[in-house]
Amino acid sequence: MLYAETAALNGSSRVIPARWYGHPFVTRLKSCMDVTPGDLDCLWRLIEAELTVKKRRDLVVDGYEYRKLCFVEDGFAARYKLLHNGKRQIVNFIMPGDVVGIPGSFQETAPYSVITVTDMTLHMCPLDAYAGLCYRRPQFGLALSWLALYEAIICGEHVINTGRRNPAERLAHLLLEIHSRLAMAGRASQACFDLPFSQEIMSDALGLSVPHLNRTLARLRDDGLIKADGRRIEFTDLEALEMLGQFQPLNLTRVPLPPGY
Amino acid sequence: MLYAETAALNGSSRVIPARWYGHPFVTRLKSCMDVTPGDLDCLWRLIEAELTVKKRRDLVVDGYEYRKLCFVEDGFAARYKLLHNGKRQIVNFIMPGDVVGIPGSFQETAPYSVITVTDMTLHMCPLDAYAGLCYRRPQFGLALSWLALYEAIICGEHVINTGRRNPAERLAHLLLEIHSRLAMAGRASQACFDLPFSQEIMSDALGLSVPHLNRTLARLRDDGLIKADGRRIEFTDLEALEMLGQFQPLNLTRVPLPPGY
DNA sequence: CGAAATTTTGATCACGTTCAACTTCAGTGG
DNA sequence: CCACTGAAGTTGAACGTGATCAAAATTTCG
Repeated sequence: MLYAETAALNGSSRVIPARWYGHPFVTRLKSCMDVTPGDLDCLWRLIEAELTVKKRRDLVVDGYEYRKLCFVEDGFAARYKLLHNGKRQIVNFIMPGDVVGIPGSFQETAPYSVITVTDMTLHMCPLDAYAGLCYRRPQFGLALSWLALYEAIICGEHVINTGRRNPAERLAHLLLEIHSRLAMAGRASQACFDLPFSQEIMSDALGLSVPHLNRTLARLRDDGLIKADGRRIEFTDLEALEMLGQFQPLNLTRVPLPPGY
Repeated sequence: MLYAETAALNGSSRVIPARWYGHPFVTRLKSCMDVTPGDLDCLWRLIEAELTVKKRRDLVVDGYEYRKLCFVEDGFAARYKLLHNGKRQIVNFIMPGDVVGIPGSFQETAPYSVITVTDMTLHMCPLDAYAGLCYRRPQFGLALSWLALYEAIICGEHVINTGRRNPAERLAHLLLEIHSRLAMAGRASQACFDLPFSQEIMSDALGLSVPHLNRTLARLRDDGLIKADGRRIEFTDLEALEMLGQFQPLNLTRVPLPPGY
């Protein structure tokens, strides 16, 4: 964790802040399981520090060990790999409610890097502490499974995107995916959201060159599917866009309750 | 589960077969956590049926609900999506020790399909029963997280493959990945393994056309990196292959023990 | 305001697709 | 045992998409 401003939370200041209950990660948890106030207390007690990281800083560096889970409160990051031909592939974006450290913290050495795309605030928890919680409250183990499955599903979609969709289809699908994830975290309206990504970022996520992404973006604009001026994206023909990208919203089940409940 | 021969395991025949202890899924579990005989007993008791499925049969059909975990004992399958332009993208392969139902069984409707590539035998367990086990023995919840993370990591590699690697690099990487996964399940030797996939399957996994995959395969052969006659693959220059594919073996940590152990 | 990053546009080129034909191989029945 | 069939592998030629390179226009930010 380089270049980060860390506010260590020592024992005496362990009052649960009201903000925690509205934390996008907490919202995320609630969307997949029943969360009691006791659960939230326990989780909060694991939080070691609150971080504020500036734009364009490395959160995870290829090859480094890093055994933490960081719950993102705000901001965007990208998990990527740099190849020795100089190209970069962004595997996934990390948004409010996501966890930095899935899957990196579970590998002996992270085979990729994570970089912030905007300023980011996150709450850090040691992986071992979280695992300990899983033994005391097994629903957290299942919740972790759900988070990991979510990651796997999203990555699977990106495989389909880069493998077999043409540029326009890819872009449509990615925009819809980002929108639906942001909406889940309460960061998007019906057909509109802020996307603080440069075209270089988008092209590295889609496996395209910057000029071609630019032209593809222009085509979607000209065809009246989206409006994109600056960082704001608006879907002007949602149906056509979903058709083009063959987009199906993510539909994870909820974590089963313990038997007898 | 269509076209499957099912051997239901009724209550009276619930003797744990010796075969279970050598089941590739059990091996897999042992590789990521400490497994007691009691754990194996509990898990076995969840097994509802043993299935034998013929080659080229659908295990999961796009859009269908399917709430089981199937532990693969033998055979290969592919998880894929069919696009409306007629193309197919294989997202991941399913091999001995893997679980059919990750991630499909956790979604309301599976947005992709799974098809067997060879005859396959598997042991089926209802998802709810497994979740129940997670509440009694939390290490199984963590184990599920590990399996899901594994899936996410592999999919991430496939994103990088299809997104930014050229055909030769992709093929090299995929072959090394398959080899290392088979080796983990005891199905491969140092530099040699059986790969019962047609070139169509391989090309749909790599996002290439069949002719081009064929030429790429020929190039690796001509360059002395591999031998590939029929279904047998042999690495004749492992180092060069790893260099070409920029392959790093998967290195998941082990599941932490409960505090105090 | 100046410098740097980002977006946009254009021209050229190469890689990989497409389509088609042909070969080889595996399995089946006569 | 061989002829037949269909699937899989192989090869070639033409085409098109998207990369590459370069430069201009625009925006962002110190």
